[in-house]
Amino acid sequence: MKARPARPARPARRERVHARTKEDIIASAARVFARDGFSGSTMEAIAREADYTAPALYTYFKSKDEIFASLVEALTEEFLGVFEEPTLSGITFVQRLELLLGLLFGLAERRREAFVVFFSLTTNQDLLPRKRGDQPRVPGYLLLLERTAAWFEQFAPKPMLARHPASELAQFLFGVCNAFFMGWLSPENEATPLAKRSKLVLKLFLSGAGNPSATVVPVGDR
Amino acid sequence: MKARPARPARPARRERVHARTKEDIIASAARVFARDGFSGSTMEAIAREADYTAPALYTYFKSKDEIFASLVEALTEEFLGVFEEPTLSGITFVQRLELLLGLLFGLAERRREAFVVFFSLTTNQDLLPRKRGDQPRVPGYLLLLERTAAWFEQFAPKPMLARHPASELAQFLFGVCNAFFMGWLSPENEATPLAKRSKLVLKLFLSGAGNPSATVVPVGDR
Amino acid sequence: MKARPARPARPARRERVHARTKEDIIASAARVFARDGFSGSTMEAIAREADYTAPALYTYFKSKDEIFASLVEALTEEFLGVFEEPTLSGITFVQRLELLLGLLFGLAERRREAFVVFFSLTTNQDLLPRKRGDQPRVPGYLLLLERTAAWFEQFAPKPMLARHPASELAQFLFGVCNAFFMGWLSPENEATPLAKRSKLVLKLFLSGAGNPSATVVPVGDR
Amino acid sequence: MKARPARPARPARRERVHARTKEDIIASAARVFARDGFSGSTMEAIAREADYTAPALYTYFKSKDEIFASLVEALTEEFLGVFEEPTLSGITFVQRLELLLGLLFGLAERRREAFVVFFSLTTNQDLLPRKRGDQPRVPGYLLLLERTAAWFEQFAPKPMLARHPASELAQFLFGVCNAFFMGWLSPENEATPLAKRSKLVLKLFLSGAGNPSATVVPVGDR
DNA sequence: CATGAATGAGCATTCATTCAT
DNA sequence: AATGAATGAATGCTCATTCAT
Repeated sequence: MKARPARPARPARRERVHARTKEDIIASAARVFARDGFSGSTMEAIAREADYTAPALYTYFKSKDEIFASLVEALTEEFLGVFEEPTLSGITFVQRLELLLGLLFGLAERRREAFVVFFSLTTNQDLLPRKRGDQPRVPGYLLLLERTAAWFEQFAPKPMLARHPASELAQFLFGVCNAFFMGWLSPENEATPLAKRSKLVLKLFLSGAGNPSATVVPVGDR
Repeated sequence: MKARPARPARPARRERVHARTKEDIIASAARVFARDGFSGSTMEAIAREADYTAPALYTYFKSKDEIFASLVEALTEEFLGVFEEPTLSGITFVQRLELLLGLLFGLAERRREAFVVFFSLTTNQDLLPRKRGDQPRVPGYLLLLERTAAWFEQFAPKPMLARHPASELAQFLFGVCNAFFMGWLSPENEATPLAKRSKLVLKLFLSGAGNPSATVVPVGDR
Repeated sequence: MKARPARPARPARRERVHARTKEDIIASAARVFARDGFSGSTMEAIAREADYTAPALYTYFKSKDEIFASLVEALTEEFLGVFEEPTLSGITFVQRLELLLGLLFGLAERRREAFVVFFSLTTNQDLLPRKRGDQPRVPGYLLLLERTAAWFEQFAPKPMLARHPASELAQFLFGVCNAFFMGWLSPENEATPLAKRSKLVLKLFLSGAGNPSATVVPVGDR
Repeated sequence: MKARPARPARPARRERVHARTKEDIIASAARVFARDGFSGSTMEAIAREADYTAPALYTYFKSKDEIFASLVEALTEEFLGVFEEPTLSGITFVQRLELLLGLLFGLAERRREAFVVFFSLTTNQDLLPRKRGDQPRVPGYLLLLERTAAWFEQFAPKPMLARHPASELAQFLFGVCNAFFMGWLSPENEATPLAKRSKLVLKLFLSGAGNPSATVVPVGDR
């Protein structure tokens, strides 16, 4: 028997394939969860979406809950990654915000279904797997909101922060994004590229719909 | 059966009681659906919330789907009702908008759980009962969006409409509202009265977070 | 509307019927468990035996485990009941033992399948529902053994106790019974009435198979 | 493929290794079957016990059933082997019985888990793999019982056989053994060497617990 | 030989719904 | 009108077994 160096590379390949399959399954799960919600999604549906049979999923995940948890974790990581871009110097806040929105919208474009899941974590608890009656966990969404608030704290110009606390700015920004995501997510608008709306969101965030009192109409607000 | 003078009033009372019970059940269902989603909600859970047993619900509704449909219908009606207020004359657009927001926020306050359900119809399909694979129905939410767009078409000042199509204004307004609803819906903020934020929403809608470049302030980011 | 005393009797009847059904199910379960063991028994098989569908069982028991636990509990109670017979005075130990065996054999006759389950608790852990790897619970069987030992302690004549500790006597008695139960339990011997063997067991317990050294053959045991 | 002188010894070694592995697996299976019963034992559990993965077992056995069958067969063979000892002449029946019990108890000591399985074949059908509803096969245990009866037929002294048919003697002997095996099998008694009880079994078998009436002792129960 | 991956069959359990009372 | 009981149709998950590597 000839001596041969141990083959440490081979198990690595196996692992890579395994990890890749897990990602595939998570991606399929994202589509199904987005379509049917957590309770509404069956292992069989997720499996079918990934071209497997239901029991095969158990080779990769311990349970339906674990699939969902993995999905949320992956999403959170990706979204938070948007904020970890190298901090450019010498650019204005508006440019920086534009950049952020670009990245965010790009991500949404690539991860369409995942996005639905993620944003659903906001309003709707059903996507969260939990024994009925349990306390809801902190949704990944809140993390994102907090991270955005921190971002504003760091980069927003003083006068803006003077008028609005960072958390409020974050909430507002999310609201505006959300509104257009929704439009984009609805089936009929599927074709419209999300990125084009980035500019619009930026403008609305900064200046609103346009204050009529600033234009002509005299307004009697107290 | 002994003869008895016809009492036309009696059946009416019965009907009233019956109708009242239906409303109770719908209200209970709203809480459960908001907490657990459509698939995640069981008839037994809805019944328990309304202090009944599951089979009792079938006296009032044909199915779980019908309960949900009734809930959506009731909500839609209530929300659309906000727009049916007598059209005051001689008030500015901003005053009118303020009025609308006031009514909307008031409704949200009263119908907290229902609100969650309603807004979830936006992003999340799980709340919609449908045989898997069916086309999703037009959610009641879209109706509301359309109605709001129509409202803008009718009342928004020309310059505003020139810059933004009515549907875009509606979407924007909803996004802003949504953002603050969400904050309000999350458990920890439960105490904050929604109405107070009405003013904030109005301001952000009209003027945004404040354009730094427009306000001449030099951006002071590192 | 004429006054009428509250009907406290009705729920009582319901409860009786309910309790009766539980007993029926436990009896059916005993047959199935005896035939196929715990893991080998399916809810569907138990249900079929009791002329129900599997989900119906969940109206009466929370789980398969609970059915089994109820069965063991009921059995233990019945068996221990044998020892609670009124203590007659003025009878010899042998008469008393004969009485005990009679009751025990009678019970075995009436509860044939349950008996198998009960005695299986001795050697075989599979009948015990437990997550694999868990510590086995104290089987009801050991309780019975202990009770029997206590009985010997109380009633056995001094010389017998001097030669054998009570626990040893109990174990011996059980062994002898067991041997004949087994024969009786095996399919081909089904017809032989167990009670007739009671006398034989008594004799073997007291005097053994007959010591050849006591008869003629000289034996060289040290 | 290059020609090579035939090495008739090699395949033999392979076979030996193969056979040895089979034995290892059967021994592991015995432990698992004893602990969890047939239905309760998974291929994975058996494999883990033998430090393999489940599919590896299929290299050695066609199925779970075959593993079990092999186990029972091996056990039966070993137990029957006890009776195949060279028939010594010139010893008394009691000596011969003592010898037999010694061998039997020694085997039980060495094959503890297997023993549980074997004796469970008596009462409990779950250890028997069979399609539900099938007729149970004749358990290996019955073979042993028959062999023992034959042994009594051959060696028991006439007066003993006159009082008890050989099959009854066999049953009685087994009962007594069983009783003390059980005590020995229960976890707390694990330390007690089984062999020491051999003498006790012998005595009880021959003379019973001691007939109070025969020993003239007046029964002193209250 | 041994293993990871994959699957068909099955199983405990849940749930919307029906029905007799 | 309301409920306990019952059930058919899932649904998450397990497991013996096969197969490519």
